[in-house]
Formats: sequence, C-alpha cells, structure tokens
Amino acid sequence: MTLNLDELRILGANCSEGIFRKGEEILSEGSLTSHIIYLQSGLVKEYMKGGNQQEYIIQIIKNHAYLGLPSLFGDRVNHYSYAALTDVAVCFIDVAIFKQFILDNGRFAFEILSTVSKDSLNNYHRFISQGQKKIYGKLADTLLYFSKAIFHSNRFRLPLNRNEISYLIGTSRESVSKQLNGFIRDGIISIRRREIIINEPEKLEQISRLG
Amino acid sequence: MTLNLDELRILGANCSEGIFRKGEEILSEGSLTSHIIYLQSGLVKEYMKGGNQQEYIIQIIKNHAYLGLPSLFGDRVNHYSYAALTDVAVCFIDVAIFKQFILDNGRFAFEILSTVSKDSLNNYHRFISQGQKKIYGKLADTLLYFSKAIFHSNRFRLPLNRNEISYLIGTSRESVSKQLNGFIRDGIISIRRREIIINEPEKLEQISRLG
DNA sequence: TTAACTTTGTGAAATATTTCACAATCAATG
DNA sequence: CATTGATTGTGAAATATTTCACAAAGTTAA
Repeated sequence: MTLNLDELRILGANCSEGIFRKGEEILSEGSLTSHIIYLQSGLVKEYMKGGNQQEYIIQIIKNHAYLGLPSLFGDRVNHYSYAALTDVAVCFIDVAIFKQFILDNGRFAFEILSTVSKDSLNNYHRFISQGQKKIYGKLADTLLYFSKAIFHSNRFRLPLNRNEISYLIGTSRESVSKQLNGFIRDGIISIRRREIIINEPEKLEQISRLG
Repeated sequence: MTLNLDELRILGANCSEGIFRKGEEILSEGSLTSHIIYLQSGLVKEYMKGGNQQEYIIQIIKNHAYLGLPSLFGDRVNHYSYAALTDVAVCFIDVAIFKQFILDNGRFAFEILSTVSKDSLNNYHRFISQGQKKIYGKLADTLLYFSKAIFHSNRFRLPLNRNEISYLIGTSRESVSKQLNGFIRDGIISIRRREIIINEPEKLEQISRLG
C-alpha cells in the first residue's frame, strides 16, 4: 500500500461498507460519480445496457479492484453499470478524497495509473482477439478467461448464463449453446449444470489460437 | 500544461525530435520502453502484428497525443506497434524523466490519468459496439469515426486501404469492398480514390445505431 | 410438491460472411 | 509512358451464424 498513516486514517473515516446480493445492481450507468467503489469480495459484471433488455458485458471483475476508474478520471459520469454475480462486499470511498490523494501522493497516483493501464491492456487484448474470431474461438477464449484469469482452475462454476455469455462475446444465446455442446461432444469440456470442467486445456488453447 | 518552469526545462533538455515518413514503423511491439513518444503532427496507426502478415488495428491516433501510455505504466514492454499513416513528427521523452514527473507532480499525474482513462472509455465503447454489429454497422461506425473523431468533416481522405479497414473491424477485405460499394449504390457516400464524401450522415448514424 | 417462471437445447430455414479466382485500376519508378 | 507491383471490385460457391419455434430441464417460492 502506498498511502501513509494519515492518509489511511482519512480513508478509513471516509469509507462506508456495502453489501449486495447476487443479481443486485451496484451502480447504474449515467449516474454522477459521487463515490468510488472498491470491491472487497465477490464477482461483478461490468456492462452497458442496450435497448430491449439486452446488454453488452465488458468484463468480469473480481475482488480487490476498483469499479469504474476510467469513468472517474475520464468523465463526470459513469459509463458502465455494475451488477453482483455473487454476493458482494464493497467499500464506498468519497470521490473528492480519492482525487486529493492522487494530487498529493505521487506513489498512489502511479499505482492507480498502473491499475488503469493494466486493465486497458487486458481488455484491449481481449476485444481485439475476439473481434477477429469465429464463435468457437471466442468461446474458447471465454472459457480460458474464466479458468485462468478469474478462477485459476480448470474446474469452476460459470457465473453467467448462456444469454450473458452471448452478451460478452457478441453472438446469440443459441450459438453459445450449440458451440458449448460441440465442445462437450468433442470431450474438450464437461458441464453439469453450471459446473465446468476443462478436460483438455491445450486443445482449448489451440482453438483459441486458430480462431 | 500542468508542468512548472523547471520541469519544462528538464523536459526540453531530455526530449529529442524525430521524423517518420508515411508507412514507416515508429515502434515495434515487444520492445522495451526506453522512451515515451509524443505525437506532434500526423496520423499513426496503433496495431498488433498477427501471424502471416496480417494485423489487428486498435485505433488511429492523431496529433497531440502520447503513444503507448498503457504499455508504459502497465508493463515493461510495448504491447503494440505504431506506424505512420502520413508523414509524422514526434518527440522522444526519456521514460525515467516522465515517470519522475508523475511521482513529483500530482497535477501532471492527474492529467495523464485522465488521458489514459478517456482513451480507455473511447476504445472500450468502440470495441463493444463493433463486437455486436454486422458489417454494415461496423463500417458505418468506422466512417463516422474518421469523420467525427479524426477529421471533423464529412469529406476526408481515407488513411487506410481496404485491407487495413478490415483489420480495424475484423472482417475480410472483400466484405469491406462490397459493403462500401453498397453504401455508394445507396447514395449514402461517394468515393473517388481514397477521397470520401459522406452525403447522408444521418443515414449512416442510423445504420450504425441499428447495427 | 406443485405451479409459475427462467434457462437451456435443437433442428430447419433464412441470412450473413468468407473464400476463391480473376479482372480491372491505380501508383510508383526507371 | 511503359512496366511492375499493389490495391480494389465482383460473382459464385462454401461456410458460418442467426432466427424462429418449440420442447425439455432447472429453479423458486408458496
């Protein structure tokens, strides 16, 4: 941590906790950013609302991360919405305090800059590689994303339904269904309800690479 | 500008100019970031090299912008390549100096953070909306992007060939060709060589919106 | 446990996109 | 200005994806 003791005390005094249940919306796009939100535990989806009750999912965020930094520093308004995929604990930090820390403490500024930058690199990379791929490539990417970036395991519980997966990779629910079952038929993965087991990660990597 | 006089003097002493001709590569991905590059004039494409001489274009960058900030703060290595689309003038700034400014000068840190954040918002938005669209939607987006974000005019010279456009939106050269000519047939745009005139911007907006 | 609702699977037809194979045009250079 | 190499256009066939219309499981709450 790059804040000094005084700063930590100030932060503690200006931070209030919040709990959200699975499915609840934490923040809605378009709202003014009065607080910055730090995700202490749980999984959150970052998304934009489209017309007719569909949405575009940007990324899944796991604990120990800030929600909406680019909106905070890039605009006066939140560009994305956030909803809890599991039960979630967050901490609301006053925006003015947070910004003052950036101005006063170079190391903190540097750290936040790093965070935003890493996030950008990761997301650009994901978007670019998905934009060029067929559905099987995109789905392979997504499964590996959950397996490697989120859960660090070949076995995990999918936090999204088929519809949401389609919002994440830009296809239709039905195509997700069919391709997922294609992977099952080929023995590459197993699914029981939402529990996923990746039997052949190498093969999935290969599909991801070849697109 | 948020640097003070001393800082500006230091910057001046540690900055060297560079000129690149149209088509030249300015920076290649994978290289260590020894200098940060400020684009003084011209247009640059930011891209990743794929296998077999194709590429993925992330965005077009115009003057008065830094190249590769996310790589600088997010990693030790450049993630993207940069090539001149027109003749280009840049300024190389020593990385150590630049980082020191961030640590020492909160307002400068804040400004750079803003820049990186705005860039993220813009690019995410572009990627998301493209990921969900058909070719005509993507192409409409691209034409509007050049018209509004880059050239501020309904009449401009395309800085990319058809292949590069396809790398930008993730389709094939032929599809770009056909769809572009579709727009011409519908009277929405006119093209002479690389000169584009958008005759019906509203219609293009509408196509972009409907996807 | 049932009833009501949400999520998922699937085949067939309708669309969209890519690929291939050339032809036509353009652009640059000696 | 002629030649060479790069860029662009295009139709037809091959693929990929979406859409529609249901059926089949799951899930939740009384």
